[in-house]
Amino acid sequence: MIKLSRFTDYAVVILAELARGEAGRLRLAASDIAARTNLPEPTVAKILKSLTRAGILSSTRGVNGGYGLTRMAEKITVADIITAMDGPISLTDCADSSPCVLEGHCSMHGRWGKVNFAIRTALSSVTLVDLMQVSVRKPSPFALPAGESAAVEE
Amino acid sequence: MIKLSRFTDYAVVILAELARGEAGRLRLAASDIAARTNLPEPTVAKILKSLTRAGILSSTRGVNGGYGLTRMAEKITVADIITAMDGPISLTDCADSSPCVLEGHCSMHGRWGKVNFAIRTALSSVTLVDLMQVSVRKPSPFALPAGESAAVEE
DNA sequence: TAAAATAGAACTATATAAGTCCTGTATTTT
DNA sequence: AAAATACAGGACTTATATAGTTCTATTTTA
Repeated sequence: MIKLSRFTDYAVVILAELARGEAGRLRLAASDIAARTNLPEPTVAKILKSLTRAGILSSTRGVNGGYGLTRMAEKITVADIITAMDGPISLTDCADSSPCVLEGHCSMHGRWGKVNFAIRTALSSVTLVDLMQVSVRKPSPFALPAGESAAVEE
Repeated sequence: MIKLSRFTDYAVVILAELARGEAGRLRLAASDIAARTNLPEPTVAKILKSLTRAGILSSTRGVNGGYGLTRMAEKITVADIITAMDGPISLTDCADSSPCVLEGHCSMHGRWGKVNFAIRTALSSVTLVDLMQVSVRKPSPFALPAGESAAVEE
Protein backbone atom coordinates (compact mmCIF):
# COMPACT_ATOMS: atom_id res chain seq x y z
CA MET A 1 0.00 0.00 0.00
CA ILE A 2 1.21 3.44 -0.80
CA LYS A 3 0.80 5.35 2.36
CA LEU A 4 1.30 8.91 3.33
CA SER A 5 2.30 9.62 6.89
CA ARG A 6 -0.37 10.40 9.43
CA PHE A 7 1.32 13.77 9.86
CA THR A 8 0.37 14.69 6.33
CA ASP A 9 -3.27 14.10 7.08
CA TYR A 10 -2.96 16.15 10.24
CA ALA A 11 -1.32 18.88 8.18
CA VAL A 12 -4.37 19.07 5.95
CA VAL A 13 -6.61 19.38 8.98
CA ILE A 14 -4.47 22.18 10.33
CA LEU A 15 -4.25 24.02 7.04
CA ALA A 16 -7.99 23.73 6.57
CA GLU A 17 -8.49 25.33 9.96
CA LEU A 18 -6.20 28.21 9.06
CA ALA A 19 -7.80 28.64 5.65
CA ARG A 20 -11.24 28.94 7.10
CA GLY A 21 -11.11 32.32 8.77
CA GLU A 22 -11.31 35.52 6.77
CA ALA A 23 -10.14 34.20 3.44
CA GLY A 24 -7.00 32.75 4.90
CA ARG A 25 -5.97 35.81 6.84
CA LEU A 26 -6.38 34.04 10.15
CA ARG A 27 -3.42 33.91 12.47
CA LEU A 28 -3.36 31.35 15.25
CA ALA A 29 -0.95 30.19 17.91
CA ALA A 30 0.04 26.53 18.01
CA SER A 31 -1.92 25.94 21.19
CA ASP A 32 -5.09 27.39 19.66
CA ILE A 33 -4.76 25.18 16.64
CA ALA A 34 -4.29 22.13 18.82
CA ALA A 35 -7.42 23.02 20.75
CA ARG A 36 -9.51 23.58 17.64
CA THR A 37 -8.42 20.42 15.89
CA ASN A 38 -8.28 18.14 18.92
CA LEU A 39 -4.81 17.05 17.96
CA PRO A 40 -2.04 16.70 20.58
CA GLU A 41 -0.20 19.96 20.96
CA PRO A 42 3.42 18.76 20.60
CA THR A 43 2.49 17.04 17.38
CA VAL A 44 0.75 20.13 16.08
CA ALA A 45 3.78 22.21 16.91
CA LYS A 46 6.02 19.86 14.99
CA ILE A 47 3.80 19.96 11.93
CA LEU A 48 3.52 23.74 12.02
CA LYS A 49 7.29 24.01 12.00
CA SER A 50 7.56 21.76 8.97
CA LEU A 51 4.93 23.73 7.09
CA THR A 52 6.67 26.96 7.96
CA ARG A 53 10.05 25.70 6.78
CA ALA A 54 8.43 24.72 3.51
CA GLY A 55 7.01 28.19 3.06
CA ILE A 56 3.36 27.23 3.22
CA LEU A 57 2.92 29.01 6.53
CA SER A 58 4.56 32.09 7.94
CA SER A 59 5.22 32.52 11.62
CA THR A 60 5.55 35.47 13.93
CA ARG A 61 7.14 35.15 17.34
CA GLY A 62 6.39 36.96 20.52
CA VAL A 63 3.36 37.57 22.61
CA ASN A 64 0.77 37.86 19.89
CA GLY A 65 2.55 35.58 17.50
CA GLY A 66 1.19 32.64 15.59
CA TYR A 67 0.94 31.02 12.20
CA GLY A 68 -0.88 31.93 9.01
CA LEU A 69 -1.04 30.88 5.39
CA THR A 70 1.37 32.60 3.03
CA ARG A 71 -0.97 32.21 0.08
CA MET A 72 -4.55 31.40 -0.75
CA ALA A 73 -5.82 27.87 -0.23
CA GLU A 74 -6.43 27.57 -3.98
CA LYS A 75 -2.71 27.92 -4.54
CA ILE A 76 -1.72 25.18 -2.13
CA THR A 77 -1.61 21.78 -3.80
CA VAL A 78 -1.58 18.36 -2.26
CA ALA A 79 1.86 17.94 -3.77
CA ASP A 80 3.03 21.01 -1.81
CA ILE A 81 1.72 19.61 1.44
CA ILE A 82 3.14 16.14 0.98
CA THR A 83 6.49 17.53 -0.05
CA ALA A 84 6.56 19.75 3.02
CA MET A 85 5.77 16.93 5.39
CA ASP A 86 7.49 13.94 3.87
CA GLY A 87 10.07 15.25 1.46
CA PRO A 88 10.24 14.86 -2.30
CA ILE A 89 7.44 12.88 -3.86
CA SER A 90 9.00 9.71 -5.12
CA LEU A 91 7.93 6.11 -4.91
CA THR A 92 11.47 4.93 -4.34
CA ASP A 93 14.15 6.03 -1.96
CA CYS A 94 16.83 7.11 -4.37
CA ALA A 95 14.96 8.07 -7.49
CA ASP A 96 15.26 11.74 -6.80
CA SER A 97 17.75 12.32 -4.07
CA SER A 98 20.98 13.56 -5.53
CA PRO A 99 23.47 11.60 -3.42
CA CYS A 100 22.86 8.12 -4.80
CA VAL A 101 25.89 5.93 -4.23
CA LEU A 102 24.81 3.37 -6.75
CA GLU A 103 24.60 6.00 -9.46
CA GLY A 104 25.10 4.43 -12.86
CA HIS A 105 24.14 0.89 -12.10
CA CYS A 106 21.18 1.31 -9.79
CA SER A 107 18.33 -0.14 -11.74
CA MET A 108 15.74 1.79 -9.80
CA HIS A 109 17.11 5.03 -11.06
CA GLY A 110 15.54 5.08 -14.45
CA ARG A 111 12.85 2.55 -13.91
CA TRP A 112 10.41 4.52 -11.83
CA GLY A 113 10.96 7.89 -13.43
CA LYS A 114 7.79 7.86 -15.51
CA VAL A 115 5.72 6.64 -12.61
CA ASN A 116 7.02 9.33 -10.30
CA PHE A 117 6.25 11.97 -12.87
CA ALA A 118 2.70 10.69 -13.26
CA ILE A 119 2.19 10.74 -9.52
CA ARG A 120 3.50 14.27 -9.12
CA THR A 121 1.25 15.51 -11.86
CA ALA A 122 -1.75 13.90 -10.24
CA LEU A 123 -0.98 15.33 -6.83
CA SER A 124 -0.39 18.81 -8.23
CA SER A 125 -3.85 18.90 -9.68
CA VAL A 126 -5.65 18.73 -6.35
CA THR A 127 -5.63 21.74 -4.02
CA LEU A 128 -6.36 22.40 -0.38
CA VAL A 129 -9.72 23.82 -1.41
CA ASP A 130 -10.66 20.52 -3.02
CA LEU A 131 -9.88 18.73 0.22
CA MET A 132 -11.89 21.21 2.27
CA GLN A 133 -15.03 20.98 0.15
CA VAL A 134 -15.66 17.45 1.28
CA SER A 135 -17.74 17.74 4.39
CA VAL A 136 -18.70 14.83 6.55
CA ARG A 137 -22.35 13.87 6.47
CA LYS A 138 -22.86 13.06 10.12
CA PRO A 139 -20.88 15.28 12.48
CA SER A 140 -19.34 13.37 15.32
CA PRO A 141 -21.74 13.13 18.26
CA PHE A 142 -18.91 12.48 20.65
CA ALA A 143 -15.26 13.36 21.08
CA LEU A 144 -12.90 11.37 18.90
CA PRO A 145 -10.33 9.23 20.64
CA ALA A 146 -6.96 10.90 20.99
CA GLY A 147 -4.66 10.15 18.12
CA GLU A 148 -7.40 9.95 15.54
CA SER A 149 -7.72 12.49 12.81
CA ALA A 150 -10.24 14.82 14.28
CA ALA A 151 -11.23 17.56 11.91
CA VAL A 152 -14.96 17.44 11.63
CA GLU A 153 -16.77 20.21 9.90
CA GLU A 154 -19.36 21.58 12.22
CA MET B 1 7.74 10.56 1.29
CA ILE B 2 5.32 8.25 -0.43
CA LYS B 3 7.06 4.98 -0.57
CA LEU B 4 6.26 1.68 -2.11
CA SER B 5 7.63 -1.37 -0.42
CA ARG B 6 10.90 -2.80 -1.60
CA PHE B 7 9.00 -5.94 -2.48
CA THR B 8 7.15 -4.07 -5.16
CA ASP B 9 10.37 -3.07 -6.82
CA TYR B 10 11.60 -6.64 -6.60
CA ALA B 11 8.33 -7.72 -8.15
CA VAL B 12 9.01 -5.55 -11.18
CA VAL B 13 12.46 -7.05 -11.54
CA ILE B 14 11.00 -10.54 -11.39
CA LEU B 15 8.20 -9.80 -13.82
CA ALA B 16 10.62 -8.21 -16.23
CA GLU B 17 12.70 -11.37 -16.15
CA LEU B 18 9.66 -13.50 -16.91
CA ALA B 19 8.48 -11.17 -19.64
CA ARG B 20 11.76 -11.32 -21.45
CA GLY B 21 11.76 -14.83 -22.83
CA GLU B 22 9.69 -15.78 -25.85
CA ALA B 23 7.10 -13.04 -25.63
CA GLY B 24 6.24 -13.85 -22.07
CA ARG B 25 5.86 -17.57 -22.54
CA LEU B 26 8.80 -18.31 -20.31
CA ARG B 27 8.23 -20.54 -17.34
CA LEU B 28 10.72 -20.51 -14.50
CA ALA B 29 11.09 -22.06 -11.06
CA ALA B 30 11.52 -19.81 -8.06
CA SER B 31 15.12 -20.85 -7.60
CA ASP B 32 15.95 -20.00 -11.21
CA ILE B 33 14.41 -16.57 -10.87
CA ALA B 34 16.36 -15.94 -7.69
CA ALA B 35 19.56 -16.89 -9.46
CA ARG B 36 18.89 -14.69 -12.46
CA THR B 37 17.91 -11.65 -10.48
CA ASN B 38 20.42 -12.00 -7.64
CA LEU B 39 17.64 -11.63 -5.12
CA PRO B 40 17.46 -13.85 -2.01
CA GLU B 41 15.47 -16.96 -2.79
CA PRO B 42 13.01 -16.98 0.15
CA THR B 43 12.10 -13.42 -0.67
CA VAL B 44 11.59 -14.24 -4.32
CA ALA B 45 9.38 -17.16 -3.36
CA LYS B 46 7.22 -14.92 -1.22
CA ILE B 47 6.80 -12.38 -3.98
CA LEU B 48 5.96 -15.04 -6.55
CA LYS B 49 3.21 -16.31 -4.30
CA SER B 50 1.70 -12.86 -3.97
CA LEU B 51 1.80 -12.27 -7.71
CA THR B 52 0.18 -15.64 -8.30
CA ARG B 53 -2.61 -14.98 -5.82
CA ALA B 54 -3.28 -11.71 -7.60
CA GLY B 55 -3.57 -13.48 -10.95
CA ILE B 56 -0.60 -11.83 -12.61
CA LEU B 57 1.33 -15.09 -12.63
CA SER B 58 0.18 -18.66 -12.97
CA SER B 59 1.96 -21.48 -11.26
CA THR B 60 2.36 -25.16 -11.92
CA ARG B 61 3.51 -27.53 -9.23
CA GLY B 62 5.55 -30.64 -9.46
CA VAL B 63 8.84 -31.55 -10.95
CA ASN B 64 8.86 -29.31 -13.98
CA GLY B 65 6.73 -26.66 -12.42
CA GLY B 66 7.33 -22.96 -12.24
CA TYR B 67 5.81 -19.56 -12.80
CA GLY B 68 4.77 -17.66 -15.89
CA LEU B 69 2.86 -14.54 -16.86
CA THR B 70 -0.85 -14.95 -17.39
CA ARG B 71 -1.00 -12.12 -19.89
CA MET B 72 1.25 -9.96 -22.02
CA ALA B 73 3.52 -7.43 -20.36
CA GLU B 74 1.64 -4.64 -22.14
CA LYS B 75 -1.46 -5.61 -20.21
CA ILE B 76 0.17 -5.49 -16.78
CA THR B 77 0.01 -2.05 -15.26
CA VAL B 78 1.96 -0.61 -12.38
CA ALA B 79 -1.33 -0.34 -10.56
CA ASP B 80 -1.79 -4.09 -10.95
CA ILE B 81 1.64 -4.82 -9.53
CA ILE B 82 1.32 -2.46 -6.58
CA THR B 83 -2.13 -3.76 -5.76
CA ALA B 84 -0.84 -7.33 -5.86
CA MET B 85 2.07 -6.60 -3.55
CA ASP B 86 0.75 -4.00 -1.17
CA GLY B 87 -3.01 -4.13 -1.36
CA PRO B 88 -5.44 -1.50 -2.59
CA ILE B 89 -3.89 1.73 -3.79
CA SER B 90 -4.89 4.35 -1.29
CA LEU B 91 -2.96 7.07 0.41
CA THR B 92 -4.74 6.53 3.69
CA ASP B 93 -5.41 3.44 5.70
CA CYS B 94 -9.17 3.46 5.76
CA ALA B 95 -10.15 5.29 2.63
CA ASP B 96 -10.93 2.10 0.80
CA SER B 97 -11.07 -0.73 3.23
CA SER B 98 -14.65 -1.62 3.96
CA PRO B 99 -14.43 -2.27 7.70
CA CYS B 100 -13.87 1.29 8.92
CA VAL B 101 -14.99 1.64 12.51
CA LEU B 102 -15.16 5.38 12.36
CA GLU B 103 -17.52 5.22 9.41
CA GLY B 104 -19.65 8.32 9.26
CA HIS B 105 -17.47 10.66 11.19
CA CYS B 106 -14.01 9.80 9.99
CA SER B 107 -12.88 12.91 8.23
CA MET B 108 -10.36 11.03 6.14
CA HIS B 109 -13.07 9.11 4.43
CA GLY B 110 -14.17 11.70 1.94
CA ARG B 111 -11.19 13.94 2.06
CA TRP B 112 -8.69 11.92 0.11
CA GLY B 113 -11.08 10.37 -2.38
CA LYS B 114 -10.17 12.64 -5.28
CA VAL B 115 -6.50 12.25 -4.60
CA ASN B 116 -6.70 8.49 -4.50
CA PHE B 117 -8.56 8.47 -7.78
CA ALA B 118 -5.93 10.65 -9.40
CA ILE B 119 -3.17 8.37 -8.19
CA ARG B 120 -4.86 5.22 -9.42
CA THR B 121 -5.39 6.74 -12.82
CA ALA B 122 -1.76 7.72 -13.03
CA LEU B 123 -0.53 4.29 -12.02
CA SER B 124 -2.85 2.54 -14.44
CA SER B 125 -1.35 4.42 -17.35
CA VAL B 126 2.12 2.93 -16.95
CA THR B 127 2.73 -0.71 -17.90
CA LEU B 128 5.39 -3.28 -17.25
CA VAL B 129 6.71 -2.66 -20.75
CA ASP B 130 7.31 0.98 -19.91
CA LEU B 131 9.34 -0.05 -16.91
CA MET B 132 11.36 -2.54 -18.92
CA GLN B 133 12.29 -0.13 -21.66
CA VAL B 134 14.50 1.84 -19.35
CA SER B 135 17.89 0.21 -19.53
CA VAL B 136 20.82 1.19 -17.42
CA ARG B 137 23.67 2.87 -19.21
CA LYS B 138 26.61 1.24 -17.48
CA PRO B 139 26.07 -2.38 -16.49
CA SER B 140 27.31 -3.19 -13.04
CA PRO B 141 30.98 -4.15 -13.03
CA PHE B 142 30.59 -5.99 -9.75
CA ALA B 143 27.96 -7.82 -7.77
CA LEU B 144 25.51 -5.60 -5.98
CA PRO B 145 25.42 -5.79 -2.19
CA ALA B 146 22.75 -8.10 -0.89
CA GLY B 147 19.49 -6.35 -0.25
CA GLU B 148 19.91 -3.92 -3.09
CA SER B 149 17.71 -4.04 -6.10
CA ALA B 150 19.80 -6.00 -8.50
CA ALA B 151 18.22 -6.17 -11.89
CA VAL B 152 20.71 -4.86 -14.36
CA GLU B 153 20.06 -5.20 -18.04
CA GLU B 154 23.05 -6.86 -19.63
C1' DT C 1 7.22 -44.03 -4.44
C1' DA C 2 10.70 -40.66 -4.37
C1' DA C 3 12.06 -36.19 -5.87
C1' DA C 4 10.98 -31.55 -7.19
C1' DA C 5 8.44 -27.65 -6.83
C1' DT C 6 4.65 -24.54 -5.09
C1' DA C 7 1.23 -23.05 -0.95
C1' DG C 8 0.71 -21.08 3.20
C1' DA C 9 1.44 -19.77 7.78
C1' DA C 10 4.18 -18.50 11.78
C1' DC C 11 7.97 -16.25 13.69
C1' DT C 12 11.97 -12.88 14.42
C1' DA C 13 14.58 -8.85 13.59
C1' DT C 14 15.02 -4.36 11.87
C1' DA C 15 13.87 0.12 10.14
C1' DT C 16 10.76 3.83 10.13
C1' DA C 17 7.33 6.74 11.97
C1' DA C 18 5.05 8.86 15.82
C1' DG C 19 5.09 11.13 19.81
C1' DT C 20 7.40 13.65 23.72
C1' DC C 21 10.53 16.66 25.94
C1' DC C 22 14.10 20.00 26.57
C1' DT C 23 16.81 24.12 25.55
C1' DG C 24 17.35 28.27 22.94
C1' DT C 25 15.76 32.60 20.57
C1' DA C 26 12.74 36.36 19.32
C1' DT C 27 9.00 39.75 20.29
C1' DT C 28 5.79 42.38 22.81
C1' DT C 29 3.79 44.38 26.88
C1' DT C 30 4.22 46.32 31.34
C1' DA D 1 14.62 46.81 31.38
C1' DA D 2 12.28 42.75 32.77
C1' DA D 3 8.99 39.30 32.33
C1' DA D 4 5.83 36.69 29.79
C1' DT D 5 4.58 34.60 25.52
C1' DA D 6 5.36 32.08 21.49
C1' DC D 7 8.27 29.94 17.85
C1' DA D 8 12.86 27.07 16.48
C1' DG D 9 15.34 23.08 16.56
C1' DG D 10 17.15 18.97 18.09
C1' DA D 11 17.44 14.63 21.00
C1' DC D 12 15.21 10.87 22.83
C1' DT D 13 11.71 7.01 23.54
C1' DT D 14 8.25 4.07 22.04
C1' DA D 15 5.21 1.80 18.78
C1' DT D 16 4.27 -0.18 14.46
C1' DA D 17 4.92 -1.96 9.97
C1' DT D 18 8.15 -4.06 6.89
C1' DA D 19 11.53 -7.35 5.53
C1' DG D 20 13.32 -11.55 5.85
C1' DT D 21 13.53 -16.49 7.40
C1' DT D 22 11.99 -21.04 8.34
C1' DC D 23 8.96 -24.91 8.61
C1' DT D 24 5.21 -27.98 7.19
C1' DA D 25 1.82 -29.46 3.81
C1' DT D 26 0.35 -30.39 -0.93
C1' DT D 27 0.83 -31.40 -5.76
C1' DT D 28 2.96 -33.45 -9.89
C1' DT D 29 6.11 -36.11 -12.69
C1' DA D 30 9.60 -39.71 -13.55
